[in-house]
Formats: sequence, structure tokens, C-alpha cells
Amino acid sequence: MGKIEDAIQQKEFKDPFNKAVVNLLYTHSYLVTSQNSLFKPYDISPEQYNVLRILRGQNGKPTTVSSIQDRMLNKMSNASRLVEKLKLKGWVKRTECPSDRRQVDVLITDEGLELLKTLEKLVEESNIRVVNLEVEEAIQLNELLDKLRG
Amino acid sequence: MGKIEDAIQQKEFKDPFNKAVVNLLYTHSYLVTSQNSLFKPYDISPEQYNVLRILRGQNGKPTTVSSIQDRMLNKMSNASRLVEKLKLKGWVKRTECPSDRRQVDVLITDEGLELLKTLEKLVEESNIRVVNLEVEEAIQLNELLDKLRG
DNA sequence: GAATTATAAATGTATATACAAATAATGTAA
DNA sequence: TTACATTATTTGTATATACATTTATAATTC
Repeated sequence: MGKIEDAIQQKEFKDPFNKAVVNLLYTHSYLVTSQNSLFKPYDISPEQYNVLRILRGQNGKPTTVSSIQDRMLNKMSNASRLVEKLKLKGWVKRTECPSDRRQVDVLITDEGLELLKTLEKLVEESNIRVVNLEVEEAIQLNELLDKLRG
Repeated sequence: MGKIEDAIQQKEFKDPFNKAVVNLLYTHSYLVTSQNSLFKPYDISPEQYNVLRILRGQNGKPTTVSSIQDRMLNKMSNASRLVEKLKLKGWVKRTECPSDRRQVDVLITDEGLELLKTLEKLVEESNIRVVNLEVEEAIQLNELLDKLRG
């Protein structure tokens, strides 16, 4: 029984909206815990992985730090520091943008692409396992989440 | 248009399960951002608030650190340090448990209860506003999330 | 009862989030 | 062109998560 009431030992909630917020926070923790253990052996965090995915999505075009920030799952995160970590591990390159020297062009390296290819397969398989829903239910969940934020 | 594809500028997903994971991570960030700004003026974080709520749920009975940990939304969090922060602000008291000196009894103070009363009202109202769903949809979302983790 | 094992809590360290402030380069208006 | 505002990025600092380790106490097994 995966009911949220049991999981956090809270008998009742003010209303379904308040329950949904708590349920989302708890489910987030469930997902992130699973992701962390998946990424652990590869010396990369889920957030760093997400940045690599954004960079590859640009198909070889360099991307600025602020453009990465815009696409991140957590808008309050810090793309600048994540890029720095990725650079230290050789998965991205950072060059000054010639047309606007305030900007920094970030590009995924071949090593980064290689790592991403390996990880992406693992993540995709793991997500299917970790989300214990039927296809129709997953679609419905996406619709509800999109509307929730609306 | 609150669609996740637009929000993070990603055109397509491998499947509805993978999309749901991304959607949940993004929605979590949306919720937490809102919570943070709500709590900011009161010098308390959402996590600390959650610990206060757990303590009040015990109806005056003291609660051990590990019992708090069990009820937290994020099981990987660190109840010991959160309790320490709350103690510094005078919202909880910490006493050695007489029957087992390894344990620590944590008790919410009157100031803590007072703060909680104020905050809870704000949080409950905010959650209703922030979750842009009908009652039936919120119920459905809770069911899907419970099943997802199942 | 001494040695071992188990449990509760605290601590150490790395990563990330949250948000303000600093720095640097560009754009614009006087 | 100087002054001012805007934008891109970095940096500073506090909080929290993640996970391993340490410390203290209690329970157990020999």
C-alpha cells in the first residue's frame, strides 16, 4: 500500500489540494532517491546529467549559460556552477562568445556525449520501472501536472 | 499554456513514463519556489515547517529524532540538524530521553505552536491557489501518485 | 560480566538550491 | 562620448540533501 497517509504517518489532510502538494513533495523525493543511486557509479549528479541533456539537445550548437538556465527543471538552480563542475570532468567546453563577450558558449564534448548515451539508456529504463503506472495513467498524470501549474 | 514541453523547451519525450518523471521534477520546483516565498518573511524554511507540523501532530507527546525522520517528506534529510536550527530559534525543546539515553525527546514550544498556527493557515490557502485543479482532479492526482510509487 | 552487536543521534564532507550582490560588457540617452 | 541602465555571468553565503562515519548507549551473546 503506497498511500501517502501511511508513508508519512499522517491520517488526514485539509483538502485534496493540500494533500496533492504533500504527495508531490514526497513522490519527488522517491524519484530523486532512485535517480541518485542510478547516477552514483558514474560520478555525475541528476542535475549535471540534465545540463548535458540540454546541451546535446542543441545539436552541436553552443549554448549560453542563461539559455541552459531557462531550460533547467529547476529555474532557481545555478547553471554557472554546474557547467564549471562538468568542465572539470571534461564533459563540456566553455568558450567566450565572440559576438558578445558577456556571454559564454558551452558545448558538450565527445566524452560528454559518450557518457550521456550510456546514462540515457539507463535512465529511460529506470524511469519505466520506477513509474508504476499504465501508459494511459502516465498520460493522465502528465495532463494533470500541466494543468496544476496552469 | 503550462505544457511541460514549452516550459523546458523540449519537444518530445521517450514515452509517457519518462515525460512524467521530468514533469514531476519540474512541478516540484514550481511548488517549492512558491513555498519558499511564502515562508521567507517568517525566517523558517519549508523543511523546518514540516518538522514543526510533525511535532504538533504528536499532541504534546515528545518525539524522538528518528521518529521525526520517519515522518519527513524527504527520508534522506537530516532531522538532527533541522531540530538544532529550530531549537536555536526557540520553536522546539530538546531533552535527553530518561528511559533511553541514546534518544532525544523533541517537543514543540508555545512559540512554535503559535508560529505554526499562523503559517498553516497561509500554507493551506496558498496550496489551494497554487494547485490549479478541480477537486476531482486533485483526488485523481493523489491516486495516480500513490499508485506511481506502489 | 566482558565482548560483540545493534541502535540513536550527531558530525563531516560534497553537492545543490535560494537568493543577493558583485563584476563585466553592452546598449542607450543626454 | 560620457553617464546611466541593462544584460550575462560569476561569486558569496545560508540552507538543505546525500551519504559515510563517529560517538554514545543499550541489547545480546558468550
